[in-house]
Amino acid sequence: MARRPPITNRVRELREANGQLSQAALGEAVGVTRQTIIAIEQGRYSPSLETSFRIARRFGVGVEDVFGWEDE
Amino acid sequence: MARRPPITNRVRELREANGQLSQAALGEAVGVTRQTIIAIEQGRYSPSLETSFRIARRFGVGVEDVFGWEDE
DNA sequence: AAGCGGTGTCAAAAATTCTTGACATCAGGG
DNA sequence: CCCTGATGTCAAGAATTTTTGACACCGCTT
Repeated sequence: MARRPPITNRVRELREANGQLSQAALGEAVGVTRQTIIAIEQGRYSPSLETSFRIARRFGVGVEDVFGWEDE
Repeated sequence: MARRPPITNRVRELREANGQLSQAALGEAVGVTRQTIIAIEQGRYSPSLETSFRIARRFGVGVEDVFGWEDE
């Protein structure tokens, strides 16, 4: 699990759709730092399921509406 | 994130429903160890999203069919 | 020109997830 | 009985995620 994980995400998309929510604001809303949001948006690593749930719920959607699985 | 996370899981349930798949066999199927499966079943920590996806897909279901969010 | 919010990067450290190996228990079969 | 498979525990370490703090760049406004 050191590679870029086979996971896609639409965080940026959702963030922009949601009233220009900044990375910092989203981070604060879900309890992680700005840098964590950046890393997730860039797909640098696979977040914890907990962080994933918090982000999804912040946008009022399901986990798989935010993160996708690239079948490998 | 050191506490028991607000996440429920039905891994054991799915495992038993699926032809008596052992913890070891599930671990091998998704690329983690037996101890990791045990810890996840017991809710000791929040798995990575990647591991969550692999487990869900092994059972042919979505992430939220395996893991649930306890609204806090 | 100076200030501001937003995004990005980097590096080191803290925290968490996952592995390895060992040992224990229990149920079932031979 | 003894063996085996399945589950569980523990502890130490490896690997990964997340934090902290710093600095840079851009576009915008004043």
